[in-house]
Order: sequence, then C-alpha cells, then structure tokens
Amino acid sequence: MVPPSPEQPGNRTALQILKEQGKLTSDTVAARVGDELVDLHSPVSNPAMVVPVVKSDLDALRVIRHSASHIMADAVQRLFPGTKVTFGPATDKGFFYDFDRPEGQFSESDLERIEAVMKQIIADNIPFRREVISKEEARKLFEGMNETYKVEHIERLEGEITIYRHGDWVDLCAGPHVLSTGCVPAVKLTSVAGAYWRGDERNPMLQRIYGTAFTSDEELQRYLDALQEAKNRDHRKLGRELDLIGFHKLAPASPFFMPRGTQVYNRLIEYLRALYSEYGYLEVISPQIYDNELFRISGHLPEYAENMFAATTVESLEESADRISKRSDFDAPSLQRELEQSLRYGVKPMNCPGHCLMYGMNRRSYRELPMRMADFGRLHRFERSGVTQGLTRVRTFSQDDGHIFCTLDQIQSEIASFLDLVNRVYKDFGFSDVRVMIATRPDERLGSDEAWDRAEEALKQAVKAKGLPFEIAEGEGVFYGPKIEFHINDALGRPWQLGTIQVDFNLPERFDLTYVGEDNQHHRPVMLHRAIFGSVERFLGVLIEHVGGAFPLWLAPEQVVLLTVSEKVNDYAREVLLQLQLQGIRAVSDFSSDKLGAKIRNARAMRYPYLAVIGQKEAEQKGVSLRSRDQNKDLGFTSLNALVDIIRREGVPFSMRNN
RNA sequence: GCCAUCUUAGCUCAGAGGUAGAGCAACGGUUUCGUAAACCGUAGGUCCCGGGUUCAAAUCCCGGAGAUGGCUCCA
Repeated sequence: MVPPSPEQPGNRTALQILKEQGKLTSDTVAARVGDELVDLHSPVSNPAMVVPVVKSDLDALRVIRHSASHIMADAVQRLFPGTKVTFGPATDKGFFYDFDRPEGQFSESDLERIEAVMKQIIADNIPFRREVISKEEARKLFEGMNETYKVEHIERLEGEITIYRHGDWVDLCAGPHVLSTGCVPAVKLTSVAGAYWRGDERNPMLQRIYGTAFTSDEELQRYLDALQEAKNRDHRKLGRELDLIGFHKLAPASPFFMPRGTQVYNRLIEYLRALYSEYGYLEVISPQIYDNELFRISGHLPEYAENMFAATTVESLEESADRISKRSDFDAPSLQRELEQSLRYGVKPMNCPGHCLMYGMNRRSYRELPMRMADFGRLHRFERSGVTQGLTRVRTFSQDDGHIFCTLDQIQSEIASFLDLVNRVYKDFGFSDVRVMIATRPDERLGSDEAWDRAEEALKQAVKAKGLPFEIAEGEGVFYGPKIEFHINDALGRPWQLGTIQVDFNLPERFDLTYVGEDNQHHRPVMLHRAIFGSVERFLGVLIEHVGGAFPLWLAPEQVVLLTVSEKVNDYAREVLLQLQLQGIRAVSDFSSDKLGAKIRNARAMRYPYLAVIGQKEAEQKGVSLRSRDQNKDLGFTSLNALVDIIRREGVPFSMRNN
C-alpha cells in the first residue's frame, strides 16, 4: 500500500494527521470526521476530530466496495468503449454499477474478462484522488466525455460537486474512496441484471453488473461458501428432494403439496389451532368467490384490481354477448362497462372483507368484544410473472389470518396478548433474534389524528410493556392505520418479515360496522389485522431453509424409520412397526435388500429424525438400536417403551411441553 | 410486466446441423449383509411448445410458455 501524497496546498490529509497522531494502522481504510466519512488522501480542516476507520469497521467495507465499483466501471469502459456510466453504489452485500451499453447486454463470459481487467487495475495500484469542482466545470467535463446520465444528474445536485479520479478514469462521486486501487483486497463479479435508470420502469433499461468485495480472500471465500450453503438449503431444491412440494407449468406460481408436505402444512395449522383456543380466537370459514360489489365496498376495486383474479360464469358471459349482439351502436366505453358487468365475481385476495360481512350479520354488543376471528382460507393474488418465487411468492396461499374487532380502548391489551403469542410461536420454531418494527402514520391516510395518536400510542405502550426493543419506521404505516411488523433472521442470518398486526380504521367505516355500547348507543369498532406466519406457504419455505429440511420431531412427516439388517428379522420389524403405529408414532420402514449402510444413507438423506436399526440382536432382546439424526450417532440399544417415551416427549413443541 | 440466463430420461447433468448419452432413482434377478452407496440386467426421450431456414433441426432464426437471478440501496 503506497499512499500517494496529494500536493494540495492548505490543509493536511487525514492520512498525515493520523500518522502524526500515531493512530495509523496498516488496516486503516478511511477516516471519520464527526459523522462524516472521508478519504485518507484528502485534506481535512479540523485535525483534532479525525478518527481512523479500520477494516473490521462496517463502513470500511462500504468504502472498499464503492471503490471496487469504480474499478469495475473503469474496466468495463476499457473493454467496451462507448458504454456510458450511471450509478454505482456499494450495497449491503457488495456493489453494482449500472451501464448504458449501446451494443446490448453483458454476458456471463464478459464478467470474467471484466474481472481480469479489474485485477490488473488493482495490481497497478493507481491512487484515487478527490477533486472539488464547480457545477459548470462538472457539466463541461462530463459533456466532453459524453456521459449524458452524469450530466443529467449534475443538474439535480446542489452545492459542492466532487469527482474522483484514479489514473485517467474519472467519475462524478461523493466518495469516499480507498487510497489506491491496490487497497481493494478481494473482489468478485457475481451477476448481470437489467435495472431501470433511477429504478423507474418508465426509464430506459440499463445493464447492471453485481459484484462484491471483501477485506481478504478468506472473507470473500466465506461469503461464497455461505451463498453455496443457501443454495443447498433452497426450499425449492429440498422441497423436491424430500418430496414435500412440486410445481407444474399448468399452474404457474402455485405450489402443489405432496403428501409429505401436506403433513407438515397441516401440522403447522394444527399447532396454531391449539394456540388459538388458548388465546381466545374463534375459527371461521368464509367463501372463496364474491360478487364484485363486496370488493367495491372494501375498496379492493379498483385499487387492488390488478392483483385480483376475476371470475365469471358462462351464463353471465352469454348474457353480455346477447346484449352486445342486439345493439349495433356499442362504443368503446359501453363495451368496457359490459365487460366489467360480465365479470361479475372476484376471487378473494384477502379474508377481511368477508369477515366484515360476518361481523355485520348480527347486531353486536360491547360484551362480544374483542371478537377474534381466525381464518385459514385460501387466497389468490395475481403476482406478476417476474416476481414469483418458490413458496415465498406465490399466487395461491393461505394465511394464518385473523381479525380482531374491538374498541379503541382494547387495542393495547390485544396487542400485548398478540405479542405473547408471536414470541411463543417464533421460539417454538427456533427463530431467535426477533425484531419489532412500529410503522407510523403516512402522509396520505384515513381517520382522525386523534384516533392515530391513540392507536400509535397503544402500539408503543404494548411493546414497551413487554420490554421488547423496537424500531420506529416513521411514515411507513398503511393508509388505514399503524402497524407492527415482526422480522426474524433464519439460521443463515437472512432476514424475513413474518408476522404483523395492523390497526384498521377504514374497513369498519366502509362496512358501517357497529356495536351497541354500555350506553345503548351505536359505536364504531376498530379492526386489527394480524398474522404470525404471514402466508403459511412462505413460512414453510422459510422454515425448510431454516432447518435445512430437518424438521423437528413434532413437525416431521415421519418420526422414526425402521431399518432391518437382513430379511431374517422382517417379521419382528413388522411387529415393531405395528406397535409404534398403534401408539400414535409416525413410523415407516425400509425392508429392502439394501445393506445397512445404504439404508442409513438413504434415511439420512430423507432427514428422518430417528433411525431404528433392527438385527438379530434387537429381535432377541425386543428392542431397536437407535440412531439420532441430529446427533448423527448410534445411541445404542433402546427398548420399545423407551423409544415411545423419547418420541412422545420430543414430539411436542417446546412451549407445550409439561416439564 | 421489463432485462439477462436457462429448459435434454423421475432427479442431477453431459453432448451437438447428420437422427440421443452418463450417474442416481425405477423395474427384474442374484446377494441376507451390523451404522453414510453390494452386484448383474431391463426399461425409460415429441431434446419445453409452435412456426421458419435447410437435403437434413434437439442443435440455427422468430414467436410463445415455464423457471432462475435481478429490477430497494441512489453521484
């Protein structure tokens, strides 16, 4: 690392200052002055406040990655003259740079070439240099280079404009950067993708190249290994290998649950049902298809129409055709109206409108509140083809949906109770590290400020009362009310939003829902939307990846598999199988003529929690030789009673165990 | 929807303008075996679909479907 020494007059550089103060270490990447990140090679005005930013610092990684993106853009323009640069920031996992390349796209093999040139630029160890210029100079500079996107962006900038050079290459950039290109220790280009200029789909499509950079080759390798591990745990891969789920092109983005997957799915729902009876929910079943009038009342039409499946009948279509054929003067608008009329029904994308109808079917008393309605009804949403993904983004799914009708005063205690429930559930699935996010009123909203004040305060108070740390997402609430979101990290540290609870002032209003209060007057209830899993499909997908396909004993499709050493013990093994099944244990068997080693290998691939080996010895002593999946070792001879005890004890979620 | 990539046996993948390959799985047989793969054999294909170019297309071109990675990070 040979630092350049800028010959600028006046202030000394952060590098010089740190060196004088004896704070400069070999892993210093940049510096911080107050809150501001600065280059090592640029002059700073107040030396007393300069602090080094070292490699282990998260900010250091961003600086390195941002510099890597410049190096990449340089390499791209060397290899593909005429390509224009746009934006190239560091991201959480690496960096990207968006290019406008007239000849078209970059291919995967281009990435290798670009990477090779990048490595050369890094080896050349070219110093980065920051310059402050006027808007006019900047405009002239980038116009001269025909960098039209940069020129466009300059017009949006105010105040000081900075550019960064390394060698001949220059970019409009806020910085900061590392000392020189040699200070990017490990870099790798990962993928190409299309991206719109400024992220707006009305703008031209640019070519985005993704890459990542780390402070060492070891760190980079660890990241690549983690990517590989994520690939191995991918629920689409495991879902097929373990015969849990399937997809077919005749039902795009709609999962099929194979028998084994259905077992897990149903067990998830049974588990919640058990909790619901404890937490005072009443389960309901509501229709799938409604007259569109419902969705007009709820506001889903026209707002949500593009995500809904329309439904109709032949009768309705024939009536429309009839009317059209009888009139010759149909113009476009009336045809449009006719079409809408013929599509009389809609498939529900949410349960709430139906639940509002159910609430309104009886006169409600304050004594009935809070009324907690749960529904595992199937929902259909039309997701655009590019956004669907495995189980995590599908077109048909069910939610562990629930709606609580209550008074404003009851919100806080309802939230408190829900927080208990959510935490208990996540703990049972081994999700630690739950983060709570409170989203407050957006600019465009429904309901009085007073109601918002009370609702937001109720959310905060309830969370505080539980002693839970939380973050506020200012203005991120939905238009109809504030909400709490629950985010978890899975076993690979990836974040997921699962549960939520949302206050809704809107729907009770639209459906004119009321209850009779103590005062014998009609009052408007508040509605809470809440879910713990979110979509059951998505939750299962996350869970599969979290446990790597190895479901806990209480969820596993099979709890134990019997493996015979030879045919000679098949009779005894059959008897054991029957005994276990009679005791309610989910037991299966492998009586094939494979050798024991192969049977164990196959059984492990299927992630059976327990393997029970049965040979001559076990048949004589009336037991099995038990092997645990999670410990991956032989636990020795186990009697049948002991086996049943083990499975019964472990076959229950943590929070429902007696001891 | 848009950009890129992909689609060959149930699965994982190789191949390639001259007519289809492997491993695993399946099926049949031999073996009866003690803690992560016994052996032999059989069968399995509209090379995603439709059109075009060609003497010849699974391969090249066009269109479509489905899938995969992106389309939030802001000079």
